[in-house]
Amino acid sequence: MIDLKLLQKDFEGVSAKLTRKGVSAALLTTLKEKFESLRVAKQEFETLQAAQNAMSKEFGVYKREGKDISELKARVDANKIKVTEAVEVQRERQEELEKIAMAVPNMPDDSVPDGKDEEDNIELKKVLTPKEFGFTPKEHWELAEQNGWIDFERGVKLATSRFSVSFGMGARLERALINFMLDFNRERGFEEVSVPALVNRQALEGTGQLPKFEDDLYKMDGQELFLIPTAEVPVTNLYADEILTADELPKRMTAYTSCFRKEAGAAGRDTRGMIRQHQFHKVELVAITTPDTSEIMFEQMVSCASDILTALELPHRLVNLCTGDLGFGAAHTTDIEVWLPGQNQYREISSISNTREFQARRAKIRYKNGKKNELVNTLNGSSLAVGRTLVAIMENNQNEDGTIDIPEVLRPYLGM
RNA sequence: GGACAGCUGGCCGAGUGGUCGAAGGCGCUCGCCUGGAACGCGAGUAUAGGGCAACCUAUCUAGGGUUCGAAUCCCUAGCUGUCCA
Repeated sequence: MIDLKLLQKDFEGVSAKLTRKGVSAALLTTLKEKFESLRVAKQEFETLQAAQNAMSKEFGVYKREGKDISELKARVDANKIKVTEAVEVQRERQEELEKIAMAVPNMPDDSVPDGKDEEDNIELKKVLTPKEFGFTPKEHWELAEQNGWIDFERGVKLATSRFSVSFGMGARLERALINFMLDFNRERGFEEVSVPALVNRQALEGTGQLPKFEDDLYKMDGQELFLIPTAEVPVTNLYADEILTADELPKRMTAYTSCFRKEAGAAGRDTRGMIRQHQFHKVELVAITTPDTSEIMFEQMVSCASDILTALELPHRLVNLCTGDLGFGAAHTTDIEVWLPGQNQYREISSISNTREFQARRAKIRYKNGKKNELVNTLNGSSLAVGRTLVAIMENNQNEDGTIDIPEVLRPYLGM
């Protein structure tokens, strides 16, 4: 959530930043007014409540001393009506404010380039050069089917479209990748955690998926539980509502989970193959830091993900997301795109974001800075999306006859 | 699925309608003591919001109710434990 106090103190500044994310100044003005009117309502309530409390105390004294209470009772009853009204007003304003505030995205950092969509993202650097093929490289679904690694039809039979089944070496490679990535991250100082795949509404509000993006989440029938769209949700929320000590920070965690997305609004995109599935495997990095160290952590996380691809000998590039492509909660994001020779383009395989205080404010994750409690910074990033990594291996390591070379670093994981 | 018990501050634990934001202990912080430490002694030690100082408001799992007044009584939900199926 954005800082409403800051909005009030520096309306122009906040407004300028959020305008770049397409938030209208009119909405922010409304937000500011609602915040102010809530403050007034709170004050009114508190004044009345203070009077009520004082009279109630007096009441006790009267009783003990055996005095007549009828006059006091009349006063206290009259005041109570006002208190009840004030509570109602306050509640209404609180709800109105939250409804708007929770749907406002994070402020982008100044380093985020302006832009409409992924076309306007800025390439930061390329790592490894795509190799030349002496033949026309195939796309991954063709290779996957030819090698018997992935069965798209049977996935549809079991569930619905955008589900697939891995067989044999395809399935083993997925598992090898997961283990390799987790081990790699652990060696970089990220503690492995294993978390629930179902989370409640509060957790999703904490990280920003709710209330705005409910349409893209799978919800349990009749229960306030949702399948996680990313491990970022359970892992970040591990410390929701907590006050960490300074020496506990930074928290660095890595988790493997399945991720579930309805992909609402992605109709027609990547319908073939396993680029965009309703269920996919992902290894995630999450960090919780002090505000002054979050950028160092960010760089470490980007390196971690990039180095995994390098270890797998997969050419990739880093891109700085523009305002139009930036996610709801991110202050800035670096995407890692892997080269897919079959598609002849770079495709997203990892997304690393610093949300700064945005999630911390929603999830109430704080730390003790001396005497004061301050909000932490939270960061998250994929390292990596497993299915897409498998896709990249297939397309980059294919031979003319359709066979696929297994990357050196994965061989120990496959008993090779 | 059924029955019962419980959920209090970082932890343990007292508190059955007003003087309770909450005894006591542990832990932690600071000071004294010491060559140094333990022991001992003294002081402090929740969070949020508002005034931005005194102070005020809220919070004893959550939500609702009774009452002038609720940690304390009632209802609902969640969680934990025990027993039964």
